[in-house]
Amino acid sequence: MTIRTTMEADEASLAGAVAIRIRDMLIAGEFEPGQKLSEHRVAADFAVSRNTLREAFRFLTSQRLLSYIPNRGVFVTVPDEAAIIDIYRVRAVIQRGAVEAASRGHPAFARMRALVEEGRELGARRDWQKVGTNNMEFHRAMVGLCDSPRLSASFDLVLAELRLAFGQLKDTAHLHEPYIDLNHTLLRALETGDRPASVTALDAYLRQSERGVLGALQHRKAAEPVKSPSTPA
Amino acid sequence: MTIRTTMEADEASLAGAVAIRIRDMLIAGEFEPGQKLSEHRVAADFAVSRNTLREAFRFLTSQRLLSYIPNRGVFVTVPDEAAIIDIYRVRAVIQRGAVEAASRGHPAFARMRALVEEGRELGARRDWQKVGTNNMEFHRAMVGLCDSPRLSASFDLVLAELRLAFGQLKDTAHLHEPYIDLNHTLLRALETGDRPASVTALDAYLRQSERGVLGALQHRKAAEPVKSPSTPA
DNA sequence: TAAAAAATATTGTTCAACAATGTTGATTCT
DNA sequence: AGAATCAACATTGTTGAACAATATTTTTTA
Repeated sequence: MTIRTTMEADEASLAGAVAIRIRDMLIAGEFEPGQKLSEHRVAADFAVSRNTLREAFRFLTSQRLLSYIPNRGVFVTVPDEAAIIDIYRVRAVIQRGAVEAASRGHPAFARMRALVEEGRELGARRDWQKVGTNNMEFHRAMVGLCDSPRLSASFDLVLAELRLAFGQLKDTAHLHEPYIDLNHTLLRALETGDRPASVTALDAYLRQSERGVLGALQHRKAAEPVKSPSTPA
Repeated sequence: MTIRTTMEADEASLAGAVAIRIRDMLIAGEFEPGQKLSEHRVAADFAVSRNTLREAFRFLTSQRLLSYIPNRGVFVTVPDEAAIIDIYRVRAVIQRGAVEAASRGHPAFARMRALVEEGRELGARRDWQKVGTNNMEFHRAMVGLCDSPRLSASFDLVLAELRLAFGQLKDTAHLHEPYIDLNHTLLRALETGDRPASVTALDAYLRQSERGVLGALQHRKAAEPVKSPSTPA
């Protein structure tokens, strides 16, 4: 009886489940950037029909994780510099909105606090993979301050895209390390209701994060030579 | 060779074309709120196969224009009060971002100016239908100040949802009339680079617009009695 | 009349087919 | 050899039929 507005791909249907599995693989970097996903092959791999797979493809295309070229097929999106810059523009706008919306004692703070704690531990254990996920979760929680399902959905979208980009990078090991402290600073500013300090902390985080991604983007895994278009994004 | 990142439903494929046609019908209010769309019937109406139609349905569901209940089918979304409030929250955040991003001599200003002019004429001719569309276009153009395809896409999404809500209302005739002047005021403030005045004008517009929609929402067309769930949004 | 059960309709998914478009490779011509 | 041509092949685009699983409606029964 659950109603699906489908911002979260519904795992109820096969197509939705497949979409989620492919999305997770994309985010985990298990495909080459720009790689073509053949309907026949992928359908066989996931043991679903082409029709069902095409529904999943359409969904992931609408999420910008896959790029679709009519009559040619579907390719793993390769976020380029412009995409990264745009994504951080979206983040700046939405997360500034979150700063504005932040109200004392908002439930999101508890979660953010917990995530900062967890982030510290993960950092101490040098589990950078999980630190990255933790970092994302922290900022997702922050957008929760807006109490807006639609803003959260939009944010999730660009975040997924960003994770796709991350999955295509190498040497992302320590990339997340500095954010543990930046997030803590940001949280403190938010909790004390200090708007200017919050904006400053947010901007610091976003600027450094964007610089990090753009820097790492230079040495990306190579895409298949000719099989995939140069800029399918 | 055109690459589809699919924020605009690609008219290239049949499914995309059908999705656009259905979306336009939804926005035009040609379906009852909450109406169930039978796969068999709609597929026959549009002369496409069920498989193709399902792709279109999935797309429109991801745009929140249709609501999907597993094993029960697809229904015309009925934006409720919470949805409207949320939509205006998104607008506030994004359009405030546009105010921040506004830079002297930005190309978007030309379009906004043209739209204000057109809006005046349409208002003089009392073509409220077109005044409504013109108003939407004005604010779309305003978001163009961000130069962010992703923000524009997110904005288009909530705008489509808002138009869906409008399509389900009656007596929306004069609803758009006051916005002609409010938009003009907003544009003047933006062009002169007066941020505070811009924010004030924006808030005035958003508040009045939201109030108007919420007010009209009270006397909505009735939805099919039991056929559709009470709150498929 | 209300509950139970059977009949019917709808969605979920697959499969096979074929047209249309793209890709590849061989052949030819310069 | 290198470029252009054209046939062979593979892939996507779309359909229609089929069948299982789930809802809905109708009929039967208590």
